[in-house]
Amino acid sequence: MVRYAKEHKAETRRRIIEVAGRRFKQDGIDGSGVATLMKDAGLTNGAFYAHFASKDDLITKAIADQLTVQAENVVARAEPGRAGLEQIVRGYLSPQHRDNLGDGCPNAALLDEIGRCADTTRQAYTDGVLILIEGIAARMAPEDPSTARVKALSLGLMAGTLQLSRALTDSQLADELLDQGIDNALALLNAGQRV
Amino acid sequence: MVRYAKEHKAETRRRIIEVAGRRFKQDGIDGSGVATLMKDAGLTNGAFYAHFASKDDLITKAIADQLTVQAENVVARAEPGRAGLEQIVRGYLSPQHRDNLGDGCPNAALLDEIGRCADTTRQAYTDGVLILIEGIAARMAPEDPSTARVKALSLGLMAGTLQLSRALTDSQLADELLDQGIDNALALLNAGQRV
DNA sequence: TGTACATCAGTGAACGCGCGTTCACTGATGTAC
DNA sequence: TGTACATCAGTGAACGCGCGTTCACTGATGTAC
Repeated sequence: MVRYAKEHKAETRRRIIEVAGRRFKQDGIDGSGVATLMKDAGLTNGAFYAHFASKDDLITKAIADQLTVQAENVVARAEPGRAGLEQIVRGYLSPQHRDNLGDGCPNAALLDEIGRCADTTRQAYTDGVLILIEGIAARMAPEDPSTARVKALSLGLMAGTLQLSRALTDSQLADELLDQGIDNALALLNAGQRV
Repeated sequence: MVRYAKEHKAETRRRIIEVAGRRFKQDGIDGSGVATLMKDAGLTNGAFYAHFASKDDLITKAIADQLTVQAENVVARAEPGRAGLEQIVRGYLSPQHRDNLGDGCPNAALLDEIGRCADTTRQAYTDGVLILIEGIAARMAPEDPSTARVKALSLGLMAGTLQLSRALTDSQLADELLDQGIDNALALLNAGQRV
């Protein structure tokens, strides 16, 4: 049996997925070409199909990866319990997050485009978003995570607020909108607590 | 002075704008080509540039138009006052609206793509969305429409909920999400009333 | 240790295709007299 | 009323370009003995 440095290829694959996630969020999925993505990863276009079956395949993998990263880096690392929720909301609806597309939430950057994607991609998205939401639901109602799940999902509305804030040209209005979004999200969290 | 049937050309232009709005919402802006749009309007690609300076120009006009239509057909036609607000929310977060992209809200269908558009387009979007929001704000707090404006904008979060519902492959979860979104929106409306 | 061979990640040119855009032309509609 | 001419909305072929994808090839890395 011949053994080559398989880790090397796996590493390259990871790099492509990460670079693609960032590009997709910045320029959109339709707006990011394979050749550009590969150049970003320090490779030429030809190598792409040694790693992925098609662009659709990469899209699916990149979206799944983005949601995992979001779950691990944002949700899991926040302070434990309810305090962490407020922390997450304030970070999410911050001007920094709004103005940094590449490092930001894939939902806010890509959600309507994902809705138009192939079933396979939407399936991967659904799986990924459920993992992401699991972490939030556990903080909302540790005793009943299943009903809290839908409520947590509905906080996906935060993505809409961020998108809107990004689309507006009136920056003062865009900032006010984020503040109002924080108030709204916290109000909903507190209302949920009482139930 | 020569007078030709100018109304005819204006009519054609309107048709292109309307058809484009629908296509953009269904297939995305990047996903809709000029030739396809013109065919939808019953014309050939060559005629396009007699009506618009560029595709970007059409995008700007189509988005502005979509927001106007939304303001006139959805917001202005609802029952007067608060009752109308609830009516709007329930209609917005309905499975019918979710499953009918072409006739639906341009925010839900295009918001993240608009965020990546040229300044001119985002400016037209901002203007349009403010008109749309004006109608909502007037219902929320007729005595103080200016502060209500930001709160109304924050209801743009409904767009996020609809996007999410569209992206999920689990249709039961997608339906529950809409219901929860309605509860959230109404809770926020009632909280606003007390202020 | 050294030579011959196998593997395979990545290269780079090429493919057909649809994109946004241009332009010479057509033909219906109107004006001039 | 009829003929000559002007206008201009729309046609359809063509442009260069970047897209997703394919493939013959390179060259570094490892194995065999």
